[in-house]
Amino acid sequence: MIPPLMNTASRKQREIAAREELILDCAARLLGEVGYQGLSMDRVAEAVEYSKGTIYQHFDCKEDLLAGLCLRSSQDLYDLFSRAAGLDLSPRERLIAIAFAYQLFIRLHPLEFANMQTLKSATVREKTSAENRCAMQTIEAQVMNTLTQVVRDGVSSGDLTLPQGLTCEELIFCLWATQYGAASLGISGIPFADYGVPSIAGALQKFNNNLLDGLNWHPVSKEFDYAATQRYLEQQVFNAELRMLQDDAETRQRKSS
Amino acid sequence: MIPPLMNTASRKQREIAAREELILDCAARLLGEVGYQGLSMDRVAEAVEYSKGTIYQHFDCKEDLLAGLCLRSSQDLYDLFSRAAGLDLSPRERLIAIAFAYQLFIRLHPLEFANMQTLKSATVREKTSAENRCAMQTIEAQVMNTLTQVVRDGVSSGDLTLPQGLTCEELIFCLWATQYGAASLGISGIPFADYGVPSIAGALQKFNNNLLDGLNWHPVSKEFDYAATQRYLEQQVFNAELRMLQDDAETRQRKSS
DNA sequence: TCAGAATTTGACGTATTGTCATTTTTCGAC
DNA sequence: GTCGAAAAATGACAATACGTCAAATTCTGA
Repeated sequence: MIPPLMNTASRKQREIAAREELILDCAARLLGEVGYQGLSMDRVAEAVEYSKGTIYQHFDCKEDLLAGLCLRSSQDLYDLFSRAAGLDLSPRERLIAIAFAYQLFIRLHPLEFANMQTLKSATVREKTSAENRCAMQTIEAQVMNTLTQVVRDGVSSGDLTLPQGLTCEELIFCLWATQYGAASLGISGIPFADYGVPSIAGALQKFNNNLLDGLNWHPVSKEFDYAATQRYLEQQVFNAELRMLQDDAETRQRKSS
Repeated sequence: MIPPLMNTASRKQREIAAREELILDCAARLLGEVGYQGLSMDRVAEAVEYSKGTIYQHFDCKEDLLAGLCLRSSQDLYDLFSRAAGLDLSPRERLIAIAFAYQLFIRLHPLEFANMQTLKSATVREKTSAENRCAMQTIEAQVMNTLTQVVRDGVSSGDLTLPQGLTCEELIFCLWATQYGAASLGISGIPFADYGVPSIAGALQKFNNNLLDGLNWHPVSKEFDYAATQRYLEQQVFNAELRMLQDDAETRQRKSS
């Protein structure tokens, strides 16, 4: 039998973990309701119905709490990436699936994405706990690894021959940068729709296809119907997420009317 | 003769404009010294040797002051872009020059770039004055226009045939996103050097070249020595800026030792 | 039931933003 | 040069938020 000491200890641990989740849940909800400026530790304490001191036992400072949110979001993102990378498709299709998952995540969790951006700024980052930073790095390494593997698969299957001098990692970095940059610019307030870019996701899709064709990553789009891949992703793989997106949009519309 | 009333009025205006510059200068310096967190309006007031109330006559709130900094940086960036776009080179070379200028700017003014990112977050942006927002939009439109024009030149000169469905604006947006995203990821603290990307600028150069070759933008790199273009940019066009960068690095090294 | 440990609490010290009544300076007319 | 009004500068003050810590409360094992 498990000794009673250990039993209570583990119960305590579970309670603490549960409350940490509760705090993060409330913080996430508040972030949506009152925005980044309006989010205060007092408000969080009130929302979770614990005192501020208790919150501070879980998180060293406000930045650390935000970093906790960021960490959870990153984990969610990684899970989406993993699903995309693990699909039974050609490497090039899987890369497209990952890009799709990324843009989907950003549309599903715009606040978290904005939060992640703020959190990554140097001044905030250096105030977060070493624990959080470490966990974050682990996820980042996993993401980088998952992404790079898809390109490696493309190379080893013979679908892709990397141009002289360009490594897998560099290619992935630049692809990542494109997706990330596009999303960042998308929420930056610059009215790109007025400047001839009606749909960022659409522009990215076309760009990616042309880029991969340009690298001669087989099957190239003349030989394969990548629009069908998009449909497959939308209607089968990420159908649930897209539905949530629609529901959210409807709820918001109903609220505002 | 100019009537005395107008004389004093314009002098006042000049004084006010000069002090606004002074405030921005001090704020920029403080931002470098004490960081974003440590920057307070009291400190700025102390640095410019005026009272806080006077600062608030120039800027509605702290965010507005930061937006002022952001605006100045954007103007500097636009000036660099204009220089690059106005060079007597082929369209493809000019595009490379612009990308070079962008990465150069970010290395020259990392704090301003980080600041610009923070400022673009929705919560901060909506607190800035309408005046600042409008000025910002003007610059953004100018940048977009300058960039798009280079692609249009490529098309009209026959060097580039856009693939079916992809517009100039969408292509520029994606290129911009790549540069912006790469810079953002670069300052995000993710140790890409450990993940096989030793030099972000280097990765971008190779990526851009391959991308433009893939789009069959003439002259393609087999027909033209783009490394020579890079050298030309480094040694002739942006030599002064690169020197400043080196000087900065030396100063920093001397400080820390 | 109880003593001691662990946990929770919220009032408090410090810092920061933004305001506004008061003081100081400037300006033009006489 | 002097005066009164207008413009500008000042800094004390209210409001708010972060993070701390001594006191209060709860829990635990005997």
